[in-house]
Amino acid sequence: MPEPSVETRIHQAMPRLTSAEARAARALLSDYPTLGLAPVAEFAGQSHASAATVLRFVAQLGFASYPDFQRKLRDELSERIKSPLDRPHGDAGGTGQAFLPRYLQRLCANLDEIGRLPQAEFEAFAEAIAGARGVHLIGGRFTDPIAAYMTAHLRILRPGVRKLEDRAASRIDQLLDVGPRDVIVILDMRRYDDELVRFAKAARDRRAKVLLITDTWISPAARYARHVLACQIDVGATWDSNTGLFAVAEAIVARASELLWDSAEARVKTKETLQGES
Amino acid sequence: MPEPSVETRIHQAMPRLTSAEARAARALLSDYPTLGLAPVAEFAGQSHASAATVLRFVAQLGFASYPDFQRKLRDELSERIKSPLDRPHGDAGGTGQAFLPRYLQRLCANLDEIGRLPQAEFEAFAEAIAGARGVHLIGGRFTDPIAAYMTAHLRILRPGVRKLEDRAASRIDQLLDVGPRDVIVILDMRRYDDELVRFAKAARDRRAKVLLITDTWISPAARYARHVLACQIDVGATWDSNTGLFAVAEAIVARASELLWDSAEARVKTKETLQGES
DNA sequence: TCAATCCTGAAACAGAAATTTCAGACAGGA
DNA sequence: TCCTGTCTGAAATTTCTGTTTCAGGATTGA
Repeated sequence: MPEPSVETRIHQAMPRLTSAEARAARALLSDYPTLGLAPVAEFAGQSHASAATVLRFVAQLGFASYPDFQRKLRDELSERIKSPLDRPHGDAGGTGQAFLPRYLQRLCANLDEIGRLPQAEFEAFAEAIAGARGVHLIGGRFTDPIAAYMTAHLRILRPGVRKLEDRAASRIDQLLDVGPRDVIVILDMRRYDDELVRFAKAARDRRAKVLLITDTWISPAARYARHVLACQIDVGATWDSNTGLFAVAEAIVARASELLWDSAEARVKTKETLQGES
Repeated sequence: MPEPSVETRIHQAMPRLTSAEARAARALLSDYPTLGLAPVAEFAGQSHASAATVLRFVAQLGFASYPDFQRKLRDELSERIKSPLDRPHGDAGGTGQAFLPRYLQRLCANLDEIGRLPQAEFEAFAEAIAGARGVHLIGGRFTDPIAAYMTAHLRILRPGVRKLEDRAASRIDQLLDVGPRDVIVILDMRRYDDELVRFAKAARDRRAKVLLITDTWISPAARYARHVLACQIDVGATWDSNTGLFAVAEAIVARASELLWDSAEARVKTKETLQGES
C-alpha cells in the first residue's frame, strides 16, 4: 500500500481537526500545495492562525515534523509535473500499438512540454527577426536543415535573409558585412559545435544581436546570445527528437509573419505574379 | 516592465554562470521548480555543488536572498496552478492564450491525424530504406531541408546514403548510377515541383524504387511511386505546417534504425571512436 | 454560576538554515 | 614555467525557523 497523498490525508483528518486547525487546512487546500511550501510563519499568517496551530495541524496529518511534511509535498509536486497530464504515453500507450502512432504520441507530449517556454523570450525572438536589418541563420550538423527551412520561409517575408554555410573554415568570413542592426540565429544542440560557439562570439563582437535555439542543456554559445530558447529534446527514448525544435522554428516564422504582415503581403503578391505559379 | 520569470532569468543568466553554477542551474531546470523549493543543502546535493555555489547562483539571478528566490518560485507556482493553463490538451484552443502554446496545440491535433496513416505503407517505407543498396533523397523548395535532415541521420545508420541536389538542371544526371536495387525518396508538397515529377519518372524508368512523401492532395509524382505517404499539412490556418512532415521523416528514420540495429550499432561505435567525441 | 477541560497563541528555546569567510585548486596568460 | 585572477567548497558565523512551553481564554456540562 503506497502512502496516501497529502490531500487525501487532509480530507481524512478533517473531522478530528479543531477549528483553528481546520482553518489552516482550508487555507492550504485553497492554495495547494504552494502554501505548504512556505515557512510556518507565512502559512500561519495566511490561515489567520498561529504558528503553533499550523504545527499541530501538520502533526495531525501524521508527519513527524514540518520539514518532513514539506518534503512530501515536494515529492508529490515533482511527480505531478514530470508526467505531462500523466497518461498519454504512460504504459497505457501499450507496446501493442503500431510504431508510428506511438512515436507521434511521444512527440505530442514533447510539444506540450515545449509550450511552456517563456513567452517573453519567444516573442522577443519573433520581434528581433521581424525588425532586424538583416537576418543570418546557421545551424549545426543535424540542425542545419532546420536553419535552411527557416531561411526559405523568411526570405518570402522580408529581404536581407541569408543562410550561412556550415563549413567550418569560412564561417568567420561570412560575418564581414554583419553589423549592429543585424540578427544572427544560431541552432546548436547537444554535442555542441565548437565552431558555432566561436562563431557566436565573433558575431557578438561585431555587435550583432545573437539569437540562440538550443536544447535544455544549453549550448555554451548562450554566453554570447541576447535571447535563448531552450527546447526539450529528450523524448524519453534512446534517440533525441528534433521535431520539437522544428515546431518552434515554424512557430517563430509564423509569428514573425504576423508581425510583418503589412509589408509581407505586398511582397508575397509580387512574388506570385513574377513566377506565375498555379 | 513585469518581472521576468525565474525560468527566463536562468536562461538570460546562463552565459554569466560559472561551471559549477551552471550545474546548479541545470539541476533546477531538470526538476523545476521543485528543487528550488528545497533547502539549500538538498539543492546543493542534487546539483553536485556546494551550498555556497547554489547561493551564488541564486544571487546571479538577481535575488537578494535564498528565501526571496523561494518566494518568487512559490508565487509563480500558485499562478501557474490557478490559471486554466492547467492544460486540457484537447481542442479548447482559447484565443486568449499565448501564441506558442496555441500553435503547438494545433500541431498536436495535426500529428494525431497523421498517426492514422496506413501502417503497412509506413512500414514498407522503413523497410525499403533499411534494405536498399543505395538511398537517394531529394526534396522541393521547402522540403529540401527535411530531406537533408533525413540524410544526415541515415548516413549514420548505413552506407550509400546520398542527398541529391535540388538544382533543376542537373537532377537527371544524378541518376546515372542509380539502379534497380536503389531507393529514391522524394518529398513534394503542394505547389508541386514539375522538376520533381519528371525526376520521379526518370527514376522509375531506371527501375529504382521510388518512395514519395507528399500532402493529402497527392503530388503527381505519385504516378511513378512504389509507396506513398500522404501527410496532413493543413492545420486550419492561413499557413501550412511542415512539422507533421518532419515528424514522419523522423519516425521513418527511427523505425529504420530499429530495423538496422545490429549493423548500425557497430557502425555508430566506430564513428564515435573515430571522432573521439565525449 | 462554577469548575473542568480543551484550544489557542505569545514568548522562550534549540536547532537548523542561510550567509560569509577564507584557503586551496584551477585555468589562462605571459 | 610561473604568475594572476577566478572559482570552489569546507568551516565559522549569523540569522531565522521550527518547536516547545505555558498562561489566558473559550467551551462545555453540571
